[in-house]
Amino acid sequence: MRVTKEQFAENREHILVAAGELFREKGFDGISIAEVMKAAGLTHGGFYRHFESKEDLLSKACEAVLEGGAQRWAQTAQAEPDKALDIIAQRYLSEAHLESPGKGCIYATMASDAARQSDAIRTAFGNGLQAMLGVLARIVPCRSRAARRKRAIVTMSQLVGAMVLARAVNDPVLAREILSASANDIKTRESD
Amino acid sequence: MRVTKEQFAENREHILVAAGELFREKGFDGISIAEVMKAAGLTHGGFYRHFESKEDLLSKACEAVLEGGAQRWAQTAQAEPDKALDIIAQRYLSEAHLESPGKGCIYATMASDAARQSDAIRTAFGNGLQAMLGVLARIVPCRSRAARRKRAIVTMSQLVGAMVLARAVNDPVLAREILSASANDIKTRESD
DNA sequence: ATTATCTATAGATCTATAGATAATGC
DNA sequence: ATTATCTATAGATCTATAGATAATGC
Repeated sequence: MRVTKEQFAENREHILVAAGELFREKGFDGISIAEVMKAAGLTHGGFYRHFESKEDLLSKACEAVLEGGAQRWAQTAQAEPDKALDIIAQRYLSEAHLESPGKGCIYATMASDAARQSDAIRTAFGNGLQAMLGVLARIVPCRSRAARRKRAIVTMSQLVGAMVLARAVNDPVLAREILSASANDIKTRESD
Repeated sequence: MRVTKEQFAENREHILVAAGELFREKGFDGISIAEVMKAAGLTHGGFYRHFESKEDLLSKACEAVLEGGAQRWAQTAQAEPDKALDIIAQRYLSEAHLESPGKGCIYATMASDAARQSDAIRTAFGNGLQAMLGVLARIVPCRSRAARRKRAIVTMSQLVGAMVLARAVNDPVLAREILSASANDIKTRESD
């Protein structure tokens, strides 16, 4: 039953990926360790060789997701410096993102969970947010450093708020209206 | 042990108020029926004379909170038509609101919970949101009907997103920066 | 020998219900 | 007689752990 070091590391990675997706889909309390382990192809009891507790898993899974999110934005910003803001906003506010919370932005799915969690998790959310704001500040159409920082914060709030609201309502017409109004606003808003 | 009709109605109201506050603070899974009933000054077992299930309570509590929120905005809009947007934004993005999620906007605390709940609850969130967007559309500085609707959606997203992000991070400086950047943006943004 | 995984379960907690109690309201 | 509340608990679920198993890696 014992596995190689490499397999052990791979299993840990599978647990983290499964947890990252399931926590975003169902929330911290909406998913059990047994379900995460099953999704990772392992049994419940083996969990504690990998993580200290469920909260430890949440913390590590959030860190991994947060890192991935900021990196993806940074890549887009580097590859397409001029169109980056439009690309990011359109992708963020897409119907595909609306319908796949498990693979989407962790702030839109778990920020209100995070507010109730430990300092370690909230620190990770803070650091991740700073990284994403750093990317946005570079691609936002404002002149001064202060204006770019401010616009980055406003844009990030708008993206997260729009997705959170669109997902909370049952009416697909309203959901799409929220997403397109926000995307259009970010696209057409003048520099500052 | 039986109480009067009036006391029964009052008890139901106490349960709803306690639930509305506790669900916003701790999330749907973060609070038990026993805890809600204790906060309402009653025992656990009596709950089921008032509500069918925990989910039924969530639904009714959300509806009550949603109604209260829209009404409060409508009052402000009527009392101070010109300064209403500034007043609402400043109040929404205040430190007092940041620190009392249990008494605050339900979209900032429970929208990601709502996304995982029943159609009935998501319909209530949709109706409540339409009501609040209706108020915002009347007080937002835009000319055409379409522009006012769009700005209302963008403003609401910005408010909710800013509060959600500010609460998710552990760094009070960053939290305050998010709130003040958004408040300033709403206050100074030109008409459309 | 060590250790990653498995099966099994202890202990805690939570929803929902059963049955008793006692006050209301016809 | 009805019924709102209370005490008590059944049944389900979940976290964390114990002990067995079997393969790795020194």
